Amino acid sequence: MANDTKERILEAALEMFSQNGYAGTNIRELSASLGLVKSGVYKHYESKEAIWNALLDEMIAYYGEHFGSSEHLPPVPDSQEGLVTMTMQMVNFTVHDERIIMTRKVLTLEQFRDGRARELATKHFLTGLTEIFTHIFAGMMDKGSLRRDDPAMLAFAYTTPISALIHLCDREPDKKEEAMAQVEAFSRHFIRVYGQED
Amino acid sequence: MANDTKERILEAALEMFSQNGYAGTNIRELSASLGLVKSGVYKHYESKEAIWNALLDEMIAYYGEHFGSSEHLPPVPDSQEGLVTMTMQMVNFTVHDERIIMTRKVLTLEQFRDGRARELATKHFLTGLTEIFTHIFAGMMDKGSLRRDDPAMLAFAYTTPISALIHLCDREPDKKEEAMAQVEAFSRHFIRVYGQED
DNA sequence: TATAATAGTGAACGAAAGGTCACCTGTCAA
DNA sequence: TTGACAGGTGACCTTTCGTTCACTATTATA
Repeated sequence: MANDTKERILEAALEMFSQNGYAGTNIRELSASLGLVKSGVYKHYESKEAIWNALLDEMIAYYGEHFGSSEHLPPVPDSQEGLVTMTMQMVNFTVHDERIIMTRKVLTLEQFRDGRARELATKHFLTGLTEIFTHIFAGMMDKGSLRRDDPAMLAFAYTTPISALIHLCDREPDKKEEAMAQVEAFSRHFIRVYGQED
Repeated sequence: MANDTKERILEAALEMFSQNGYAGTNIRELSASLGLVKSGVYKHYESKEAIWNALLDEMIAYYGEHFGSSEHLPPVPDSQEGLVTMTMQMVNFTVHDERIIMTRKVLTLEQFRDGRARELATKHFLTGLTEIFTHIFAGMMDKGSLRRDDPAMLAFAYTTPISALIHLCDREPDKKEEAMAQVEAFSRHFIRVYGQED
C-alpha cells in the first residue's frame, strides 16, 4: 500500500522509451533507475509490452483530459499582440516541459510500429493544434482583429510552421532560443499578412 | 567480383531500419531477406554499426549530390499556377518514392540517437526545403508573380505546412490522397494571399 | 593449371534480453 | 496473534542477439 512504484515505473518507462525507443529499452536498466531489481517490475506489470500499453493509455487519457473537449479551449486573444503573446507562452511551455518533450519523442519513435501511437502522433503534431487555432482564429475574425478567411486553413498555415520549430527543439535542444525567436518572427509575419487593420 | 551483395545489404538495412529502427533490427532477418545466412553479412561489413554508418554515409552523399549545391535548384516557375504544378509534382514524387519514404523514416527514428542522423533530419525536414523555396520565391518576386516580401520567411511559411503533410503521409499512408488535396488547397491559398495581381 | 582471393555456410560462443519462481519481509485486517 | 498479501530479492531459465571461425565453393588471375 501507499506505494507509487507502479506509477514510477511508467515515469521511468517514458524517460527510457523517449531516449532509446521501445526496442532499445531493457527492463534491467529501467528497474535499476528506480533502485530495484528487474523481477520487481513484474510485480506491477506482467510484461514489457504491458508497460508500453499502460504508458500509452496514460498518454491518451492525458491528451483527452487536456486537449480533448472544447471546454479546455484557450480564450480567444482580443488583439493581434495577444495572439503573439499567447503563442509564445504556449510554445515556450511545450518546448521546456520535460514530460511533454518526452511524450513527443516517444510518439515520434513509435509512430510506425504502434497504431495507437500513430493516431496520437497525428493529433499531437497536426490535427490537435489546428483545431484549437481554428477556434481561436474564428473568434478573432469575429472580433475583427483578423481578416475574414477560412479559419481552418489559417490555423493549418499558422500551426504547422510552429510545430516544425517545436520538432526542431526536440531534435536540437541547443537551438531552442533561436527557434523561439523564429516562432515570434513568424507569428508577427502572420499577423502582418492576415491581420485586419482598423 | 561482379557482386552487389554489399550494396544489397544497405538496401535491406534501409528497409529494416526504417520499419523497426536500428535497435529493433537484427542481422538474422536482414540476411534472410537477402537469401543468405547471417554470418555472410560479416564478409561485407564488420558489424551492425558499420552497416548503419555506411547507410548514413550513403544517405548523406545522396543528399549532397541531389540537394547540396545550387546547381540542382529547380527552375523558378514563371506563373502562380506554375508554383502549384511544381509543388504537386515534388510532393507527389516524394510521398510515393519508397526509397525516400524509408530515408525519412530512418531519420525520424534515429534522430535522437545519432548526431549525423539528427543533422540530416533537420536538413531534410526543415532547412533544405526552406532554402530551395527561398530561391524560388526570390525569383518569383523578381518576375512579378509574388508580392515583395522576405523570401526566406515566405519559404518557411510555405514549406513547413507541406512538410507536415508529407510526414502525415509517412505515418498514415492511407491518407495520401487526402493529404495531396490539402497540399494543393494550401498552395492555392498561399498564392491567393501572397500572389501579385497584375 | 595452380593459386589466391572472394563469397557464402553452419556450428558455436558469450552476452544480454525478457520472463519465472521460490523465498523473504513488512503491513494490516480479522 | 495470526494469516493473507503486497512488494521486493536473487537465482535461474530460455531465447535471441551480435559476432567469430573453420571450412567449402566459386572465380579471377598468374
